[in-house]
Amino acid sequence: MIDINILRENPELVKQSAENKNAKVDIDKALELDENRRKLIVEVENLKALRNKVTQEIADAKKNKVDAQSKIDEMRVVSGKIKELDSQLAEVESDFNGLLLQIPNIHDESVPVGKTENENVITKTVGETTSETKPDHIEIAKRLGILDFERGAKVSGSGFAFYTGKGAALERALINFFLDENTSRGYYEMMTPFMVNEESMRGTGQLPKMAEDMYHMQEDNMYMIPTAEVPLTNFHRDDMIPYSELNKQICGYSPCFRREAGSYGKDVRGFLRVHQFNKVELVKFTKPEDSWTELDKMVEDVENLLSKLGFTYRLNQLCTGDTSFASAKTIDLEVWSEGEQNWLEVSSCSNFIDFQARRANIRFKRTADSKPEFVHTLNGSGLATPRILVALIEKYYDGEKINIPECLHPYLRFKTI
RNA sequence: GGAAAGGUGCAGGAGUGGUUUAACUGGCACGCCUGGAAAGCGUGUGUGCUCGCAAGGGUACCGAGGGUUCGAAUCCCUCCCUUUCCGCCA
Repeated sequence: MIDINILRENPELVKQSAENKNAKVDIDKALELDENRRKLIVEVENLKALRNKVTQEIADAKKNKVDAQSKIDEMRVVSGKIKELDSQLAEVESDFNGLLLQIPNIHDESVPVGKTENENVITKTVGETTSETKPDHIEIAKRLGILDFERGAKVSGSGFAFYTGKGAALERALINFFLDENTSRGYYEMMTPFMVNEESMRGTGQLPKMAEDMYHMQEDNMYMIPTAEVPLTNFHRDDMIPYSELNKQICGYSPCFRREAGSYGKDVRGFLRVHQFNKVELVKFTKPEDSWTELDKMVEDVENLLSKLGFTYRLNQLCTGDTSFASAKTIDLEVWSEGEQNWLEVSSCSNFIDFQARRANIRFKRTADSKPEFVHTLNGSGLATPRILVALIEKYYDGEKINIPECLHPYLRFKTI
């Protein structure tokens, strides 16, 4: 949710930003509702002040055994009016809030303006791409017996897979490697619930927009998490984080569940898009003045993982049109897939500034008696395993076996598959 | 799934229709006292919205939402959550 004051003082900025992000939302209507809302508040609160005053007079009169009937009659009318105005106000307020929730975050000035992913900007490339054609991960995985898509489909449905034998061990090793690296760089590890309630989904912005993309259990009105970002960020929902704990960085492993409704046709083969995958998520809660340097540091943390795994990778600065609803700026990290002869997105690092914090009500105070302020939140994948596994299988396959990169050796009882 | 108890401010905890502007205790902050400290004494102590240049004012908030009433933490209804016991179960 954006700051109402920005909306009031600089509606043009909000409009321009929404347009740059390809969002359609009626800013003028929101302003009009806001004005209407404030008028009603003034009116109804004046009446409430009157009622409180006279109510006290009635109490005093009764105590002194003085007749107060005329005042009671008078207040009966006032109370009726209050009730009427309150319900009007509730309606205006709910319309206003509904509209406010649809306004996307204002993108940072540094984000290139563009409609589609074609206008994204590659800001850094590390390593060399290859042109030698290699078998793709599906082929290799089948040969070596480390992934089973057919049985995944039988047991669950398309978009689910079994990791088998050394494949399962490799997956486990990746997760542990990511967690150990990140915790050694100052992230505090957590294991979270994998199902969350509605308020949490609203807090991080999955609801109401992404409802279609999530697995929902109607019986209990709970959602399977699409990313650990949800529980990790909501950990501090409605909290006042002690100033001494900022900037706070946490990480957590979770499986991620995504319906991927309507995403057929692009990057869907094998492991490139699945309904359930494993990921280690990085989340930061920072002081507002630090969030941009913390974003750079987060990207470096992810680069560290990719470097240790020996990948060719690049940084992709998303343009406004490709930047998500809640994000002010997003940098994707992509690895080179030798089998696909293409770049695969493996991480997305975003600064949400105060947008999520405002929704989820996550604040801090600089001193005991200073005003509460919203923290800034950031998150990024560090890392999601499926595409890492794809790139790894392809890169380290020598035609016969996969030679496990050294950084994973401590986590495995074998060095080849 | 069955039963019971409970949900009040920073924490503990009182409070069953009108001096509750939420008692009291503790915590914390500031001040007094002191050579310094402790003890003691005094003062203060939340959040949202809103009006105001500001100082400051108004209003709402006792798990959530409704209702009754001139007036609700308090009475009524619905829901949520926590704890304990029983049942079932990894």
